[in-house]
Amino acid sequence: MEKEYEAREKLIACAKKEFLEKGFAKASLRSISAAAGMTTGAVYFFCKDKNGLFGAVVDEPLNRIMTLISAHFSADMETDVSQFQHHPGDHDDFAEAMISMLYADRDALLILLEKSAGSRYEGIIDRFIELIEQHNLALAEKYAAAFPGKRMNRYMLHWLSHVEINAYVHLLTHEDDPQKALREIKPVMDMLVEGWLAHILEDDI
Amino acid sequence: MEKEYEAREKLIACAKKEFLEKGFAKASLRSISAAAGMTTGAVYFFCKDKNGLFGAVVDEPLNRIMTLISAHFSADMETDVSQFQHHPGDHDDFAEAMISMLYADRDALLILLEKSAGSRYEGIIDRFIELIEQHNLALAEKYAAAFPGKRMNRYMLHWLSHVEINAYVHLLTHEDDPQKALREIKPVMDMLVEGWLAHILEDDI
Amino acid sequence: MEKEYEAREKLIACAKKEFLEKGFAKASLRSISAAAGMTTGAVYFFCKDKNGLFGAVVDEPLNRIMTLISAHFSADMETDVSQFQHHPGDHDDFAEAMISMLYADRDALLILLEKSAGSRYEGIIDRFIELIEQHNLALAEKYAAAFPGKRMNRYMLHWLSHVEINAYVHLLTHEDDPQKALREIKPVMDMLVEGWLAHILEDDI
Amino acid sequence: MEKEYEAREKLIACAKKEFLEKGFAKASLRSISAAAGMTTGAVYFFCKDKNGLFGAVVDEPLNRIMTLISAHFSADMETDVSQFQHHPGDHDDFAEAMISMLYADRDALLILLEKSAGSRYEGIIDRFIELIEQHNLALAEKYAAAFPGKRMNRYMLHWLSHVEINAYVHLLTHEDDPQKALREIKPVMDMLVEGWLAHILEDDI
DNA sequence: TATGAATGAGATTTCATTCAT
DNA sequence: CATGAATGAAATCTCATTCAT
Repeated sequence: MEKEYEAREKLIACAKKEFLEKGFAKASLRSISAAAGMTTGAVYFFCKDKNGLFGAVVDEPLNRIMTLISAHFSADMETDVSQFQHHPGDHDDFAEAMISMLYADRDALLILLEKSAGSRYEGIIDRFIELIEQHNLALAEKYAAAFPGKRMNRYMLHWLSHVEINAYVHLLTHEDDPQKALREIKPVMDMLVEGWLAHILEDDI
Repeated sequence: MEKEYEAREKLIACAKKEFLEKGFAKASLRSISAAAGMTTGAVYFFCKDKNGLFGAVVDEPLNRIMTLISAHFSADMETDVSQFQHHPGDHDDFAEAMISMLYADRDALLILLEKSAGSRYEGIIDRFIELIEQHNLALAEKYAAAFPGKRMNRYMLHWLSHVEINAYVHLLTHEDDPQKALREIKPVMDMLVEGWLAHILEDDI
Repeated sequence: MEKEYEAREKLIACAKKEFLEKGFAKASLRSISAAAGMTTGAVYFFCKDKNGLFGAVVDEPLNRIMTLISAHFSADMETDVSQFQHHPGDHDDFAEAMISMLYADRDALLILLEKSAGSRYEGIIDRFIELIEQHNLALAEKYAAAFPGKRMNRYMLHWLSHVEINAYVHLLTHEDDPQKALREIKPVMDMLVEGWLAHILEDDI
Repeated sequence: MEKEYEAREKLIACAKKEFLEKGFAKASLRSISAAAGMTTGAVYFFCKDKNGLFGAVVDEPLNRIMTLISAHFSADMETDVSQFQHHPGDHDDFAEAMISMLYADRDALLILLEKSAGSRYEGIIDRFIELIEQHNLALAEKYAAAFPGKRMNRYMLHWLSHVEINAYVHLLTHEDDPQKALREIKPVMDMLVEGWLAHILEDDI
């Protein structure tokens, strides 16, 4: 049973390696299966097709991240945000959870975020951004209500959501050490919050 | 002779369309040449190979942008930055020049920045970022010199360079109208400068 | 033991469904066994190979039909056909028996007759036709003996045998209700007998 | 230019041979192209795909037959059929034209009619039958109008259309010599007309 | 009795590139 | 200047079949 188990594990490990190096589109099932010591046909015993193999690599980490983000948002919306004051470090807990999770499946997530072109997961990052944007929108609406004569800057809102996601992607791509990552993400998040407070509202003419 | 000229123009126009729709890797020379009313063989009269065709689409706009950025940096470094004060609008001229140039060759630049995977130009964006980063580094060193007991945050520097480039890419991708683009880039740039001033230096322990 | 029995039954039922939908060649053992809740390997416990599975679906009905036809022919040849007079309804008993049997195993027979391409049973219909043709030949020889100066039209004989079989196949394919089928086959058979009497002999030059 | 021309011709000739022997589904592009002395890739220069290659073999003959049948039907409907009398030989001209055309492209038509399973042309024979049936229906309606108290037998109409087509297919399959074919089709058609007149109407209860 | 794993050969299709003409 | 033909390699995927357990 160990052998069989190992074969599947090995296949997925080799797929992960190849996807990371070449991206979905240029990855070759032939070379993946050769590396895993099996025939291409055997791959189709373990998964439906190339997209299925990709899914076998990324699905679990993806689900974990999605769950974490949703949970955080639910909690976040319940807290009192009436003050809109920002103290550096407010988001530390979330950042810590995110980073710990991101680095737990670092390769799989890098593949998902940067090497999925051509796959069924292409554009997954946009779904992340949408998610964040919805949350940010709700927040901004509350905020705007407190400042008559001000109007929400929708473009800024979208761009900041974009940057927030990319901040994590950038980290994952450029920093190997999760400890350092945690230190580095803090000023980034602080800056985003400051920017948010300063620029999400503009004068209503 | 006009005919030849026209044929080349048409080829490049069709290539631009296909690259924009499918990206470099999935674009097919057969379908490009068919659209341009010629055979695949004919393509090899006009350019060396697939990468060459891609270059024919993006090289000129790329050079123009590179030149603009370099020129701006040369000028920027000569101005007195000893104050490091930021007044909103400081970067307006540059932003205006950038946006006007970006939108003049919008399709080609979108291709270069987002559809070059698999081509010789894959990762070109990193070269842009390097360029900006060098400039930002020089600036930051001057800045740091004025604040003993402070140390430059290298990660922040790199990330901010990244974000600066991506701000323009995001704009190009999401905003069709250059007039609106100009209005939207301003708070973005303001926020980046504020963030720069607030977070590029950190306490030296 | 019941379980085993059930498993086999289920396998054959699922095979029947798949063969009916896709035909022998396009049917997939994988999808059949999946539908039957077993692995492809298990199929090889129940039958030798793909052709064997096909046989498990069609053999019994095939034998029943073959037996019926043979029995009818033996009986038919013993009756006095010296008159060669045809009264509408002469063949009613046979037609009734045929139709009752055909509709008892309708799916299996449709598979055998129309979906066997690629299998060992491909062209089985020709064996039916041969069988009928032999019988018709014997009949025609008696008939011809009674008409000197006339000669049997061999092509007509073959074609009529062909049409006779196809009349039943057509019925099975186009008519769901065996009651209606019985009503519809009568004028068909009448017409065939009339045609037989009128055209099976031709002038001998 | 002859060479190029020859290559395409040879490809189609080899395809015709393979389709005739194995049928569409079991025919292999690999073995066709090998027989034609080219690589599989080259096949795709000459035609779109496997179905396209099949079309290159059968399209022209198919169109010719369709045109002939349509033309015949148009002419046939204009003649006075008020008498509904049948004289043997009435259909000789049409039969002659059909047979001459069928045997001119015999192999291609055999492929189309009997070896097209799995291709885009699968079931083409049903379209022929529909065509004939429409024509027969129009005829039968006129006929029925002349016999009050009688009702058209729709099943018989459909079956006779079926048999009419199959009479030609049977001929093409079983008789090599077009001269003999012409002689053999006559009593067949005579019998069909007689059957038509005798059985297409039934008592209206 | 049945499984799960794997094979190995085959299928069609796509593609950038080359080259004689 | 451009074509039409062809290559050759690679791609993904499917399948009946086998076999140790």
